[in-house]
Amino acid sequence: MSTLETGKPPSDKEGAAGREKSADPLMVMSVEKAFRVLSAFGRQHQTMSLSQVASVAEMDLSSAQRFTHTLTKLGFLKKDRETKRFELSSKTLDLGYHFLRGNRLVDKAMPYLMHLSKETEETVNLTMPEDTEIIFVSRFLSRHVLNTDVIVGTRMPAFCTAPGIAMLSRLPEAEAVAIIDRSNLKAHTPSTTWRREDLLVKIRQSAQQGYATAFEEFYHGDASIAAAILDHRGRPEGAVNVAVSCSRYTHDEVVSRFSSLVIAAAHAISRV
Amino acid sequence: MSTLETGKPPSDKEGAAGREKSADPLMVMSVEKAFRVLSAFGRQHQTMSLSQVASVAEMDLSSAQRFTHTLTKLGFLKKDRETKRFELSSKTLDLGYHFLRGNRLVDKAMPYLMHLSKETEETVNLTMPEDTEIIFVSRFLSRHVLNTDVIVGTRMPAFCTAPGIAMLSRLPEAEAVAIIDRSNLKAHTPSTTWRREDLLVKIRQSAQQGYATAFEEFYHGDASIAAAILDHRGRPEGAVNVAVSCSRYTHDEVVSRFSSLVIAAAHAISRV
DNA sequence: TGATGTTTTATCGACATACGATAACTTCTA
DNA sequence: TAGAAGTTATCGTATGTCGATAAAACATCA
Repeated sequence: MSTLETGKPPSDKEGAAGREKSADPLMVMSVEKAFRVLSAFGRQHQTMSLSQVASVAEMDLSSAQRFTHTLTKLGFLKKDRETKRFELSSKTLDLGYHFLRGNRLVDKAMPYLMHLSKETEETVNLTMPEDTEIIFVSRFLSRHVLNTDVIVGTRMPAFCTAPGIAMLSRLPEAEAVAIIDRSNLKAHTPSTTWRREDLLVKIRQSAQQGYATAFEEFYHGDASIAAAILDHRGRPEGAVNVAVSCSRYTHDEVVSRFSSLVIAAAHAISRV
Repeated sequence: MSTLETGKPPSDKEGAAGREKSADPLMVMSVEKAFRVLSAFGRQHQTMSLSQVASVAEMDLSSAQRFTHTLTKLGFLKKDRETKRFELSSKTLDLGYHFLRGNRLVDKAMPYLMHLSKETEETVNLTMPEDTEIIFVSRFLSRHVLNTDVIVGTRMPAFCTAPGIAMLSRLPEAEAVAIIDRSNLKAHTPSTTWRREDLLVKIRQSAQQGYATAFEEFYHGDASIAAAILDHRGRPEGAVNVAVSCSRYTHDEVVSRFSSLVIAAAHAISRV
């Protein structure tokens, strides 16, 4: 965490108001609150009235009023004139759009992903690691299986996905173990590898093979094979994977057909 | 630059304190600044040092310091420990993800888009209107033409796209005209319909036919046909379109093959 | 290698900003 | 039609943010 923590004699008047803040003097709290409002919306709460926002985002009415007003003016929230309810607007896509369009990795991976997509005719993904999770940042759907459960921006636990294991296997083992240990390990399906020891075996094996596989470890019926993309210092910065339906391939077929392709793609992207 | 603004007061107003703000007492300016920092990043500025952020986002060093710090703590920016440069992180995808996952229209359109995609084997899109622009919110690529110029979150001018015209044609004409008039009309290609009068004709025609077409009006080689989706009050809230390569279809073929399909899809989505 | 300029990190007093209570108003409900 | 519930507007004031600047890290070059 931040290196500064010192300068404040703890015994002050500040306790009076109650809130013991993180006391980070560089932190602009209003920004945090604004995002608390925005992320209060989602599948559970597609639209909310002012007072709902206040209660879901855990702030008083006045704050909710100020922040919804601000975010509406900025275009991130839309307010229905009749129902007085708020919802996220399409402008929320802008940030992610800028990220995708500016990202080095996404950019350089694109042609290789396209090639892989045409060659395999199966679903191809680019993912990036974020602590214990992976995030889908690019996606080419197979023509047959149009799965809309996963879209760009979807997160999954690293430990039970092929891209996750592939990336973990390229970290110094201590780091990988640390991530595993702070993951919420559990069986998402009957086939999930979720025990610490088993995961370590899987990671070591993946390190050796250069690819990782996952068979119905998160979604029923899904098989996936992945290889990690390394940055200039050799650290994993992403993964490319091919996802297919279990019913159409055995484990061995997946490996024999796709392993060298995903490895080659990941390798090529790594050294562009 | 997006057109939404609080309406900048032309305050050449002096300024002991300088900033004569929009004087909206409910506006939390810190939030606006935070987004100014975030949207300073993009294709031009993939990574920036602190002082670059300050200059691009037009704020003093201290502010840049506070906001980059805040945004980094919140996870939206990443800082490279050695180069000390900032870049957007994959967390920026979260907001848009919540929008997509929570949005009624996107949700109900999905099965129809998938169906259309399989039936046509061409690229299918769902777009939403935002003032003078359209935004791509869902996208199924044709297996042959993997165009990565357009991704979810991409914006285009409404006036020179099929979805844009289709939606404009469902507005009361006065409103459509107002939008046209505040658009930045210009020829993006030699084929762009960009003159006010011609656009009005096109809009009226689209209103009659129930669909709109665009042939190389924005991208060279692109043909597109679209129909608007109406909300419960009959106002356009989106559009579905099929995009193909000009080289493979004549205008008439596009119309004869796809017009009834996109109209049917849009119609079905409208009344779910 | 040390001198000099540049960028980043840390600190702090001052005061404008955002806070939050509440009043005024509007919309539902019974 | 009264009364509740929710939304919008107002306002004095404590707080949190501002922005100048000091200290430290880093880069450049004689």
